[in-house]
Amino acid sequence: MEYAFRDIEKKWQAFWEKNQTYRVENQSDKPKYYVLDMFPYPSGAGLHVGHPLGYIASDIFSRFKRMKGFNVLHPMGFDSFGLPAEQYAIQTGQHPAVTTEQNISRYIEQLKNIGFSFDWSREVRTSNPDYYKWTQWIFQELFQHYYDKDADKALPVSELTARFAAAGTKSVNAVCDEDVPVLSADEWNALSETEQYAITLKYRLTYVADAVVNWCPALGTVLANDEVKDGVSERGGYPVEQKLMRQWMMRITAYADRLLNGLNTVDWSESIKEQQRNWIGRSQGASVRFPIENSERQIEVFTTRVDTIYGVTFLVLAPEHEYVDELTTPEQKAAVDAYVDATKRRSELDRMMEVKKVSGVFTGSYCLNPFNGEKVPIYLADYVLAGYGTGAVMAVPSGDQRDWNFATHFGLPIIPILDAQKDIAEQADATKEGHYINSGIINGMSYAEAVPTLVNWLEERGLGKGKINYRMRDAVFSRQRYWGEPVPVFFKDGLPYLIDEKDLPLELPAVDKYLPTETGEPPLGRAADWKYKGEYEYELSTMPGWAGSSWYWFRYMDPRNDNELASKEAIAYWKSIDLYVGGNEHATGHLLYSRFWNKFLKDIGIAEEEEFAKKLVNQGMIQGRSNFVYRVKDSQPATFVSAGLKGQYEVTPLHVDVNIVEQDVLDVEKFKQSRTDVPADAVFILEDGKYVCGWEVEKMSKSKFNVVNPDDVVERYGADTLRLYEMFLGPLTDSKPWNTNGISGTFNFLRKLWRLFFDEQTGKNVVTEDAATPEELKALHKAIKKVGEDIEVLSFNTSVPAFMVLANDLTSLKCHKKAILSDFVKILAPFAPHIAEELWEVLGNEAGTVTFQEFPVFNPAFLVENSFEYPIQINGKVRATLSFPADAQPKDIEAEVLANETVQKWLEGKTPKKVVVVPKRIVNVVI
RNA sequence: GCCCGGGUGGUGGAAUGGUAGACACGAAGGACUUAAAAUCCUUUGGGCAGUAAUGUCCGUACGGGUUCGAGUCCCGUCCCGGGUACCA
Repeated sequence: MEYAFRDIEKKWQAFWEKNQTYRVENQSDKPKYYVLDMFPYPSGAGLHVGHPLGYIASDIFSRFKRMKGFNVLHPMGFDSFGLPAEQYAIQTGQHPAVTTEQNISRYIEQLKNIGFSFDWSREVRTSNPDYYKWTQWIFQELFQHYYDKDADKALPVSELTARFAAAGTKSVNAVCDEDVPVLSADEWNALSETEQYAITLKYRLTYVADAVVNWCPALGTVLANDEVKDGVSERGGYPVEQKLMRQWMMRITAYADRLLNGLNTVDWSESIKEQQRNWIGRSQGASVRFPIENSERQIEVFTTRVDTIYGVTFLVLAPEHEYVDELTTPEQKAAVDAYVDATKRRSELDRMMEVKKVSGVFTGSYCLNPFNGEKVPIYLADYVLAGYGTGAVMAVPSGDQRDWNFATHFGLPIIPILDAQKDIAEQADATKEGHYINSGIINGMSYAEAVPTLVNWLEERGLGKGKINYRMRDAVFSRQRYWGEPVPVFFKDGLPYLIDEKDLPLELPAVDKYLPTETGEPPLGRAADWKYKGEYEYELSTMPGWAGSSWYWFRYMDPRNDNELASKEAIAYWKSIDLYVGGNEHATGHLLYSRFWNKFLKDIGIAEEEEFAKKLVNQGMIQGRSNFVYRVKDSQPATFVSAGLKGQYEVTPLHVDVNIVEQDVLDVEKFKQSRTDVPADAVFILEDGKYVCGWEVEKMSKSKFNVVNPDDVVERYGADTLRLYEMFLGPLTDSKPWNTNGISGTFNFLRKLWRLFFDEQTGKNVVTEDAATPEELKALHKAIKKVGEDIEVLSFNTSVPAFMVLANDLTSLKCHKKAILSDFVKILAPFAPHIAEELWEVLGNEAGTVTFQEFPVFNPAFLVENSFEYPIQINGKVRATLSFPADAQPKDIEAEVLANETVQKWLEGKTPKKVVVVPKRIVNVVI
């Protein structure tokens, strides 16, 4: 009987579905474990072989944890709002819900084909109204909270207004807009309800603002910073321009410090944590106000090096700075106007390309150094960004290379400020070492002494203060799109109000077209008679892609709850994700927003833990491995030459579908049939009777003809082989090309395993009840140890060889003993669940129960060796091996080694300088 | 530029500071077969010497260093991949 993988896999997939094998309850005597994959966007192209990599890894881990006695939550769902469905809808007029539904069905079919142990009863889809009801609900909660800095958490707006009424706006230390009015309690209480409401809008965690956004005219939408790459949209590559628009914003900056500090508590890769730290971009420094000469006004700058203040020889403002007009003297007006104009016209791309070039213009005005009253010229330069800090910097050319370049270019003075600075004439020196010189009140001090001295001086005079700046901005939350969650807000007299909670979900209305309206409103503006309570305008933008994915792990805990996003009991039980697996392209998007929402949900008593995912693993990308044929240039009839001979011709390489190539050998007939551009009389120049293709590693994509569909692999080799092979390819976190060439190795292993149970000729079951020998137990327990340890650290690529070695060993030992094979099946079950269930049944066990067997326990007693083969090194090079009892004493070993013939030969009669004996490792004789 | 990864046979890769190349693919040779498939056996980093067993030298991007011993640790250089950028 052959290993009939197709029948076996179908049988067990049906069994699991019928018996609800992987259904999991929210209560159990067992400890819980939550393993989550980043859920996919169901694209029209279906899964390719790269997608399941992480799912296979997390599935193995889930199955392993089940066998280790955990109650494992391992769900799957779909991030089903998104642009491609909408673009398709624009082209075809088909409702995105319809295509999304079709795509999801296809995904589920493909996923079920691979034998994952998902609890499908918990599936969620972000585009379902019963799901996005809760996305909208969270939005409303954000709207009803503000961030209190003293409590260091979100508090209800009702608390804010109560405190305003009792003690005025100054009594609350909150994160808010820059332009909030300062009111006493009496002044506050004298305001109308609407006026008070308008003020609270400046405090809420989600708010409306006119924001400069990345407007993409081609897509008709606003893009997040991380959706824009090099000035064009990441999706589609369309031009993006800066535009001021009314947008919903998320006050994520309120959580900046918690987002930063939380990184120290999670087991995530250092690279992701570092990316998030950079994204948040916290810098500690001071703000300093420079009075403008002959003016009442001051220019505020932010600096991380307030200690260098006596080295300031000029100030630089962003060309967009609000004081530019005022500061420009008549003589400089023409030059300034020209510069500002040129800056406006330069695209971001130009600005990036000219990073090295110094440009700028003098305004004609001066300000005064607050410490010594020195006159400081004010320049404009486009290297200063309006959006960061205050849009103005104090320039210290002796300590900052960019300032040094600028000073040198414009002939401005460069003042040394530290005695440890060197070579100021050649370049800047940013050192903090040494003692200050030319520095007024801090002369002679060290860096550590100078900073507090200066900050105190500034604060006493109200000229500045210690300040922390963040690179991170509040997140734009509006999208001018159709296929997303409607924002549950209506407008009355120009002010936004929440719709009643009982009216949630606010469902997407029908529209005639999925395009902006003629007047430039988002597509929702097309909905007929779409008004709240029949009279109020709804918000017409929808939520961004990340809204639905920023809390979905909670919904899996209690996916059908109509009253809450998840019950308190469910959240108390599952708490947070123990292992989260996904691609690292989400490093600063999804993973940062999710942390933000989780922290907010913790503040309002829903989440149990500060961080939503304890451990995060980023699987590597599976790249494509493209194959090429080589067409001889200008050949008639068309001539293709095998890769090994292409050097003899002038050739054009052409991509060829990898699915008609095996071991880099082209199936010429299929090639002729599949390509209309290959004439029937095409000539193929072969080597050794074969047409060998060239290859290259590229992105996996249709256009490169290198996409491999997991369904095809499953059809040919089975899901278990696919699972093993994807793990066998290399470390989970590495990117690697998919190369089907090696897959027969894992397939052969499963067949070899099968032959331990069955005689393939006769089909007879050959399993015996004999007692295991020490040798067999040793082989088995080596594998148990290796596999158990490897899974814990997600080193799946090294467990597969352990299985192969065990199968090879047992084959050589002619071992068909149930006592050994039972445990083999169990340790293999997480990797290859179908064949494991089948063989488990063959061994006489109850059908479908291998899933819940205890993972075999490694017994070190079986691995004890009574002797050890010592490599004997002479000066670090192995010259012999000698066997010694395991408990041999080093001095005995040394004596015998020195007496050895080979060692004697190398000693040439000399006495060794040293003999190193490492028990059960090695012996090194140093001559 | 800066911050992370990484560079090991023809290929994917393995290796708590202790015999580099496990395991697998591919390749070559052989057995079985009328033949093929499947299976099994042998060889497979490179050079030199030897009929052979074997011996010997070189070898983990490159150059140094630490160590009895370095793919592994340290310093410097080069290359590849990812992230990020006039961030004050």
